[in-house]
Amino acid sequence: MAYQAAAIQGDKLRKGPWLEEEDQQLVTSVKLFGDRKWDSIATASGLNRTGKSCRLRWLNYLRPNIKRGQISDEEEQIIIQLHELWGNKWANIARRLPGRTDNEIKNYWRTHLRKKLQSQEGNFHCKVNIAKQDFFYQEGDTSSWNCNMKDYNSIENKVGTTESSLDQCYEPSSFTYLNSPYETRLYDWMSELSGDQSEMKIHRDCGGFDSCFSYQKWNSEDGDTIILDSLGSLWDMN
DNA sequence: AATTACTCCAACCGCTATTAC
DNA sequence: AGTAATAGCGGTTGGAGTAAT
Repeated sequence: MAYQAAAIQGDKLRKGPWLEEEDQQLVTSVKLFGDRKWDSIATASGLNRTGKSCRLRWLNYLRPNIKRGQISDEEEQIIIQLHELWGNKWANIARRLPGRTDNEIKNYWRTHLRKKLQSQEGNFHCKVNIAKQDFFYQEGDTSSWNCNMKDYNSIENKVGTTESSLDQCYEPSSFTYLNSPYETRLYDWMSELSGDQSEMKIHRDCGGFDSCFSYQKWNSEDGDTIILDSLGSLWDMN
């Protein structure tokens, strides 16, 4: 591997926390070579680090416009809502929060939000993980889902593989995955966007079932189904 | 004051996707 | 078209700091 080759040259490969001096070296090198070609940067900079390590340090700490400090309430809400939508797609979520890194959001989720949500989900002891997203449903739900279904594949096995059956299952009317406070909030939020709750369903054709919803009547003028691929326009700050 | 338990976060690891040749 | 190199992503870990006992 080229990364290893770069690291092997000279002394032993350095790992662990970065020194200020290393940071400065890296910043200088990125200014010189750009923030691509990390292997070359690692070699040229004289840092005894892998390109991968340099890239990570740059993205998570050194690049301009990094926002440090407490995640605001507003940011927290966005994280929660986007996590409801996309699951653990930290990089996607981070793109909607300028200055925040995927690593930071991931850590924040694990240390703050997951716990918080779990305590609020107390009476939702069963959950279905659809394409890595956690959807909770109440005990006694009239739907026939079993508690130990863990992923999309098992769901697919359960309901069969036809698209129509899947679509049907994910419609709120037939599968009440919007029961918890957060699902409710998400639902409200989606409703605001779509203006028509009854038409919301997860769309199956968006790169593996996990990245978008579709809304009929999003644009009531033509009545077509509009696919919100990752809701890109909502938070695009660029 | 010393020890243990817990929290948080930076950094690493392994894997997949994309790009270059 | 096939292969290797590189970039990117998400999960996990280790250690520093803090709280609890």
